Amino acid sequence: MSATIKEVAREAAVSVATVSRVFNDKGPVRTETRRRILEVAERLRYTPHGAARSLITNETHTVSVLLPDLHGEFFSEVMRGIDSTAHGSGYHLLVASSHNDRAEIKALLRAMRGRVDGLIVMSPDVDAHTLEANLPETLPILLLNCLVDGTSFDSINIDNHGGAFAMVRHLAGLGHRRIALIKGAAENYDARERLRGYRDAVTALAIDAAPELEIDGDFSEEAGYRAGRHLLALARRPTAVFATNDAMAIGCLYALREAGVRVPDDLALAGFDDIPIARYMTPPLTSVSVSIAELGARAMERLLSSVKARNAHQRRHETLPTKLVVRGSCGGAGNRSDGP
Amino acid sequence: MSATIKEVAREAAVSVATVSRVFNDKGPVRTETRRRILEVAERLRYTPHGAARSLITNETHTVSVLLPDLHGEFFSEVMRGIDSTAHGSGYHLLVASSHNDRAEIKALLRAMRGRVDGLIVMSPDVDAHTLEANLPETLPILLLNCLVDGTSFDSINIDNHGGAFAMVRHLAGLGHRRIALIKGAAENYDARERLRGYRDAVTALAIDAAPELEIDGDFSEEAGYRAGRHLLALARRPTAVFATNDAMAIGCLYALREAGVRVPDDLALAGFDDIPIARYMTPPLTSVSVSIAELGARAMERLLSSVKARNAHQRRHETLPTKLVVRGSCGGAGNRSDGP
DNA sequence: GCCGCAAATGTAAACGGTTACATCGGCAAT
DNA sequence: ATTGCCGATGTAACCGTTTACATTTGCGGC
Repeated sequence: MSATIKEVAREAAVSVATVSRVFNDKGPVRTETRRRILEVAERLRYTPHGAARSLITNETHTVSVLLPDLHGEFFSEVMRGIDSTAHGSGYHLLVASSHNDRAEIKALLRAMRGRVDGLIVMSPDVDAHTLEANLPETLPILLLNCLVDGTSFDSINIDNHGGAFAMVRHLAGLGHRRIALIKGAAENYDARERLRGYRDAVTALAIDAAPELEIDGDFSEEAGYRAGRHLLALARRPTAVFATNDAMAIGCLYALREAGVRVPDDLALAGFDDIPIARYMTPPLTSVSVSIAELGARAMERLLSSVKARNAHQRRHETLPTKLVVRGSCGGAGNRSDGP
Repeated sequence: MSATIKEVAREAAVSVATVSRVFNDKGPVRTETRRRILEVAERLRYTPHGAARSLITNETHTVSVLLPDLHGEFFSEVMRGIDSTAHGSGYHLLVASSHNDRAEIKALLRAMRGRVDGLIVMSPDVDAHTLEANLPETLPILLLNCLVDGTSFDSINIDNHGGAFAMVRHLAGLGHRRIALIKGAAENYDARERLRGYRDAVTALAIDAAPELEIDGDFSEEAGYRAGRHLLALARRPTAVFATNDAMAIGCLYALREAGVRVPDDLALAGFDDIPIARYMTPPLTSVSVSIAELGARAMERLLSSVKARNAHQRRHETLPTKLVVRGSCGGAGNRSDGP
């Protein structure tokens, strides 16, 4: 094992208290003493023991991120945002992906006690009740893209409904009257909201509404591919397809090319999320941009401020706006408005 | 704060030792006593305190992953692999991305003491010496895709050289004599090895070698795009381009389409890594597959076994094989051999 | 020379667990 | 009845820090 504070103290002929003071810049200590202690510490390769420290100070400088699953670019982007502000504030990151198993989630949450100062939850499948039941009530929590049933937790959501609505309006503006939607999983909150936006827009704009225009999916490329093939087989083929995330749009695009259907000439295609790779597709993908990294950064920011406030702050629900990014995949405007 | 073991003990009219025994399944305890303790614990919402526990047991059930940066699908895949075996073994994951700052890396490493049982390092920029100087010598470490200068750390690498060599051979087999390479950053170990593989193959196969065929890049889509434009302006245009990772291949593909150059008809294009999205490109990307998630899983597996062995095991260097995946982007064989 | 005060340092009690060791019954064998 | 043993439980030391409080030291003012 590494050297302990005691060994350093002994070697430097001081008490542990003084060593501790040096390492925490607390209380007065003579320059000469400080120098000697630091020198000894360096020689002994002393590093304070994290667990011991957090045991007494009751803070870990670590926050946990609970994620649904670790697929694709959306996740890596959001992590990048989270990491960047965590890192900037001297916080560490504990990641845990919940594999949707009730008991596992419970175990995970419980294991957090004494390990983290706060928690970002991005799993649509873990409900507020589970959280409350399995976590110390003093632990700051921020819900990211989760259904907020009331209530008692801070949250950040993106404007799924508004983004989807705007996209449908855009497509309708280009003349499309028959717009198919590739849905996400029914349990997924984001997916439900986007679906709601689509439906509301279809109604509001009085364009074609039909059950067969809503095609099942689950946010994976594979699902997008299947959906693409499915919609090509439709009796009355739509003139535009709105995939509720970019991964599915990409899969769908593949299916369309494979079938010799040209995008956007024969069929317009749009996505959601605006993952970094979207602009590099052929044609570049029109999408709903959500500044994923910023979303993560903002989440961490808010969480850290709750930590500082000892969780005794006013709870807030925030909705981040989305932005329509028009590229080539829908035809009409700017075929290369936002290329590399 | 949450309830402590003492409160549970008092409430259940037993000693803390007995409570501890119940929670660790150690030593004999009467069924009736166990039941009572568990009931009280549940009522008080007791959860063992992580820090306190690791302080005495000297294990944290956490391993740290040091990453270079969190961009793109490669990392999300490797993390997925790492997480899946960590999770399966009841370990938690602390992630840290090193922003290439020497002092920061040092601070990061030091902060690990008492927080983790092992470390996976994937930063090509942190050298073995830095690690040795800033970490307890008893901490198991596994180097992932790093230059292994000797020596004293376990490591896993992918067969960058072999993979690149095979790709060039494949392209040459399709008749190409003039193959451009889009390089990665000079400091990056993977990048250097892939370059070496390319050069060796070019020499071995006696095909065109020229400095202008080696184009600068940095593994980002953006760099691939620039490289694409660059190579299109070359006096003697190559007939094939080998991007040393998929992200650059995708950027390059975009540049080519933009310029009206057809792939693979006018120019063959290949990538490296075989990220999940590669097969959904148009045309599907021929690439060197490295089972990224498996790489991560294997790394965690080996690390955990070192942890179990208390780091007193034989050090090993392992090289994971790569596999050529032929899709449409190079013409010739299987235009859709591995589609969705 | 003594007092008081501030600066520098030491002492020891936490923090919340684990675990070696001690204690205490109860029961079978003698 | 005594012995020995084992299962069930309690006691207390320890893990490596931080920090409130006590103690020492040095120094200026009287």
